[in-house]
Amino acid sequence: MATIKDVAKKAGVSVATVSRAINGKGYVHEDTRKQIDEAIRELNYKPNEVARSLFNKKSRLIGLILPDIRNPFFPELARGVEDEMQEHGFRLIIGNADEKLEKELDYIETFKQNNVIGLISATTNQVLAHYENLSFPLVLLDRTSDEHPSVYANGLDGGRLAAKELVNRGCKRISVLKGPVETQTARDRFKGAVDELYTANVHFDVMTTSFAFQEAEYWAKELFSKYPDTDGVIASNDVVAAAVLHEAHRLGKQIPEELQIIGYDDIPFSQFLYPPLSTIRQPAYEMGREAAKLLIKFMDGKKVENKNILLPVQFIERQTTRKVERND
Amino acid sequence: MATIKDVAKKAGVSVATVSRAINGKGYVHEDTRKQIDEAIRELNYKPNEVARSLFNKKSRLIGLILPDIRNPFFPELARGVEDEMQEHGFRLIIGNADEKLEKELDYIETFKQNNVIGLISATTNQVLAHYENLSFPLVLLDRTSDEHPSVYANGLDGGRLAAKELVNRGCKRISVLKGPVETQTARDRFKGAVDELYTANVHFDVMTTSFAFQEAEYWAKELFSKYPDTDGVIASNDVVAAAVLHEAHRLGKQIPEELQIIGYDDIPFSQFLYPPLSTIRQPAYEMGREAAKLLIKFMDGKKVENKNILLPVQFIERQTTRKVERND
DNA sequence: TTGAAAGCGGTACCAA
DNA sequence: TTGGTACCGCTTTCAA
Repeated sequence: MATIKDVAKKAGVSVATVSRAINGKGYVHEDTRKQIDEAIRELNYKPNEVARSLFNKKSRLIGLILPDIRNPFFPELARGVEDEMQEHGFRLIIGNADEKLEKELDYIETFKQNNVIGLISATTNQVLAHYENLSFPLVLLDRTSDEHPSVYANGLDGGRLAAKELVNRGCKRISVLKGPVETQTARDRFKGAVDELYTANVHFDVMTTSFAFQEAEYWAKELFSKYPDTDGVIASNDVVAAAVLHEAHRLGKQIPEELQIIGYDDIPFSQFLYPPLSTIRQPAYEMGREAAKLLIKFMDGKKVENKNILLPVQFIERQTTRKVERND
Repeated sequence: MATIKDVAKKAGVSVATVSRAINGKGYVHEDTRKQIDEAIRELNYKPNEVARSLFNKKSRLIGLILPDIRNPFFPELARGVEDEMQEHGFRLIIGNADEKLEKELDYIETFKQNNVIGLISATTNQVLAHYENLSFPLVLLDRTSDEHPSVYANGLDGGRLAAKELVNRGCKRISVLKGPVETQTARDRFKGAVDELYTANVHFDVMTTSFAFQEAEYWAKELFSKYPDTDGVIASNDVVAAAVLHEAHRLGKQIPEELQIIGYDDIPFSQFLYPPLSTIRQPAYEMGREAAKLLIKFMDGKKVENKNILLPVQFIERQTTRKVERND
């Protein structure tokens, strides 16, 4: 690999001049610049980012921590972050925390040690202590906090919406699957749903589940064993909804006649389920982009008026819910 | 952040001694070592990986390039790589090339510039030129090459197996969906299927599709419009299979009575489809782990006898294929 | 067994 | 407009 010295020598100038030329800082004579550009091209010189990073204490790297790369909701978030960052010349490095605090801490450490200039975290744990005293800005994604900027979708609305749609469609015994208790957004959804069900005075049962594939099937079986006569399920996410749907088929339930199901997230797969899954859509890609935008503002040292960006959710009507006359 | 100087001062020794102590190289008196350990603890000192990397021209970072993080097959690969690397103290950074050569090149550049010590690439493009002259070892994942070490699953077998199972189940007009032509593994699968179908003397049609979600639905519609009387589909992957299944439902086809479908990959979602998807399983997680192991061997400078690791695939019988007496 | 110092590849201050 | 040089934090040689 060619270094700045090689370039300097070839162009017949000092490294200081080359540095100035590269970074567009300070004076460089037009002719000199040409010499340098020429040398750079010939040597195929690329500045060593590590050396830069050492001096500046800043790289061009952005860290993104996801809780579970296998849940398709998160890759979608990642794509949003990535596209926005890409357009601004930043590089994204993704860490998968696997819902383990230890891995999360490892990644934070890695990011620190590699001088990332910003971090976006979408992990679910509620302990934010290890995010204090970072030397770079942080944006929380898919959850919120008073202390840190964040981008998230309206869980309260989402829960409410899910409940309302089921009630409107005549469900009398609704099962609410609550996501992991440590997750802020899961709590919001749950609260929204419960509020709505209380108001509507509809019977409901509650079960707490994880968000993960590996356990989804277990929860689905558990659900129907505990509440065999449930006629409406508000799932904690689409993965769990898919498992519930699968189990319902196995038990020979008619959907949506006997049992209606509403998922959460609207991951790409949901449209391919049978029947296609009705769900509450979180705008994952957009959330990722917004988080990236917000982080960039902070990195630029801009004043930000609204540090907590709340995005709307939306009911996606497919076929695990009955058709009704909409009147709202 | 505390630096090595701070530690040296606190421990009353020179930075050179601290460095030796940290790295366990050269002599350090037992007592001195204790002093140093104490100082490190008190200051919560962590060596600056960027500075280390600059000197050593080596980090502890491993790069992983995925073609499409949204396709659940790849996160599964990534998990395998990650787990293995984690156990060996290496850090993984994931880049999503989005099936675009430009992004792939960007990531390679980023990895180079950040001194990764090894790279695993699972991208689909067939141009390997930009992987020449890397200063660190490379392992190809989910594809193969004569020049580079690789880990992949047996596509020939996979294609053959898929065809055989459909033929055994009485399909007379099979549609073979071929993955992107530039993908080695897709070509292998295709060849395997076609070989088998020729041998069995069964009629078949061919359609080339992408692997991606966004287009899967389009291909599914296209399939049934071109070949409305097909009674067996060998899909290019599970995502496409899901779309085909969905479209088949929409058209009111009975599955598996009228139409049988076999997917490829066995992503977690496939079990939740309705009917649950019969598919050819690639051991994604294990492939990831193997690739990581192989890379580690190369990084350790070990001689490797078998540079191209071929893993077996397996028919997963679910319910998009008919039941038969197995006799093989 | 220890420490002084050079150097990894850049940047930026300051003097020329 | 340019170049010399100190320095970012660490490792390693070499001399003490």
